[in-house]
Amino acid sequence: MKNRIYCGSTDLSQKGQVVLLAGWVQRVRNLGGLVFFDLRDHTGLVQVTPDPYHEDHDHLYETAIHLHHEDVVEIHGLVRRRPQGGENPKMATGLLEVVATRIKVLSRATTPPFLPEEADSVQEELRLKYRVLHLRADRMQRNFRLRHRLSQTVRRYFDENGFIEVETPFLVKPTPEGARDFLVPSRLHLGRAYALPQSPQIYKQLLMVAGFDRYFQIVKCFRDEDLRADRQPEFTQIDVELSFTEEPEVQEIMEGLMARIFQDVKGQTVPVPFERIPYHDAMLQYGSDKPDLRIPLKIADLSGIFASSEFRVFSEALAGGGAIRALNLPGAGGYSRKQRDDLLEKAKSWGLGGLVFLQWLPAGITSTVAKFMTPEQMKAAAEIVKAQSGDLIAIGADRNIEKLAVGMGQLRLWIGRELNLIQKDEHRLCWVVDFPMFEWNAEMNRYQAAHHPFTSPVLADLEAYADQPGKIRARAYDLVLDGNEIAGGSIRIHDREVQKKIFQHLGFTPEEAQAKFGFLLEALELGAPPHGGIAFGLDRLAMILVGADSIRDVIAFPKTTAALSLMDGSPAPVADEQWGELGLKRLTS
RNA sequence: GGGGCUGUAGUUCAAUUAGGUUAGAACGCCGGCCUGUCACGUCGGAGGUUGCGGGUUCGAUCCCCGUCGGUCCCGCCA
Repeated sequence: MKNRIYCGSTDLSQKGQVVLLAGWVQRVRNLGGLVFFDLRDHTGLVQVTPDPYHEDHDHLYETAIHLHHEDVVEIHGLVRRRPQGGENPKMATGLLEVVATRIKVLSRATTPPFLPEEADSVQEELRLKYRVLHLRADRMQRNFRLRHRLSQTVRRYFDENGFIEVETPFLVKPTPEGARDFLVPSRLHLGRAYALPQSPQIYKQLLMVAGFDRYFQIVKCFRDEDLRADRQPEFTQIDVELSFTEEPEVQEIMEGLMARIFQDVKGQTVPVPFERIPYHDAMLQYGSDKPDLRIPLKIADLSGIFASSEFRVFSEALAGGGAIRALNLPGAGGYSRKQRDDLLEKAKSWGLGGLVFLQWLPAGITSTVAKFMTPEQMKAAAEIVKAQSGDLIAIGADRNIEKLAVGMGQLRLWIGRELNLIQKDEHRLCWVVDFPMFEWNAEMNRYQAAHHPFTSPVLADLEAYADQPGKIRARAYDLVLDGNEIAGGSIRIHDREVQKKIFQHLGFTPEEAQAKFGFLLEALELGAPPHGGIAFGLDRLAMILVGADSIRDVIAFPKTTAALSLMDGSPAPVADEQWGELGLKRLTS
């Protein structure tokens, strides 16, 4: 529509001018003989009223009073300053109004199940069914416009740094490792299937071998796993790979990207470089491999202080090879018995056996288990968790170190929320490095790649711990923003011999490896440059940047936690005929 | 696969310690009145298979079982 201006861009500088507007009717106020309505587009609202002196006023008035919520209209009118006393300071365009000389209804709306401006208080089920109405809401419009800016910033940044965007296939070879694949049965080759890619991992490595040197792609990925607030079966990655590189270069480029993103999208300056935290330190101090550094608390180890404790919970934890760890709750010294009991219940749900509390009251440090502790021990504990008068110290103990770490990590997050220790609009980034290469999978009775099987191990570790794979470190790194893993990457294996050893540790025979990943292995023998890269979860990043609680708020047409699309009804039943064409037969439902 | 929360008018919610007349309110919707409203006001009206199925009971929105949907978490997500 030529010469159309946006509702939110109307301005007193246009006073006296005739403008053309188009949008949705938000609200009609019919005073009888006088009628106002608010016209909305994605930029905002402006008040419109029919021109009382227009030759066709009666008709204009009739049209206006019969407008409904969400009707789509086109308005010709004169911008004018509102009469004295008629201004609305709550409205961005509240000083002016548009006196309509023409109101054209472009499309009538039936009564909507909910109004866009109220969508945030409506059940998710309805919002997903009538997604267009929710997306019309101001907050969602802003979310998607921010996401757009984010994508553009990413493209610009990588382009400026010599990266090129190359598309990789969506119909790929199914991979046995990792997440469950979405399968696409082949019609031309019955009994065979493509998979939708979990990520373009192998393909981007092939691009490195192909000499593309610096690659990136903003690309959909698919994983058939259960959903979460921050997980959808289809999601978008910013996928990046570089040749002739090592960790510091990859990390530096990504730090530059994050700084640019925060500058462009939020107008915030992010200090670089980011802290590098070894995996084991992260687990010890934060109880997580994705620490939220906005919470100014670290988990302290009290095993030394209570090494000779006669308190059974402590002595048994230590005797069993475990540990005693503690967190300070600033200002919570006055917690009532009930508050402490409630916290204890939560601790159990986090996998902790329990918690022991030390209360630092004005009179001194006390505890319900004080008889098992010396005053010196309590004082030392308080010191090591950096407690002061008025604080509460929560101590956990377990013979299982991992369980204890994770439980204390949950406690730390809870404290951060409960005691409001996180500043609004504060963001903290860090790298977590030195991940273990392998994780033991008890179910399958073998080691699994913690990152993926093409991640380079620390070569010295590979030699030194040939018989203790659990100790081998990976050259992998995760980028963590406010307690969310927003990117993960690694330096890859470019040497076929190293790759063979890794497959051995994973329990693959050479034949299996060849069958699964032969095309990559062969390419690696055709002259593979050292290379490495990273992949960002774009949706998750967008979610954090817009301050949303769910990834659904930055995905236009998301699925429910049952992986259904309530809007279009997918997945949908398929006729037997169509299954048959794929060589498939329906068994149930 | 497991656990928590949840489903009542178009929407958001209510419905009295173990259940009891005609399931209420606000917003929205329909109609009347109203010339400066902006959450317009005001008067009136319509609108309900209490998600669905079963059970207990003289009687179920309420209790029990099952089921479907939504949501959050654990497992899972190389």
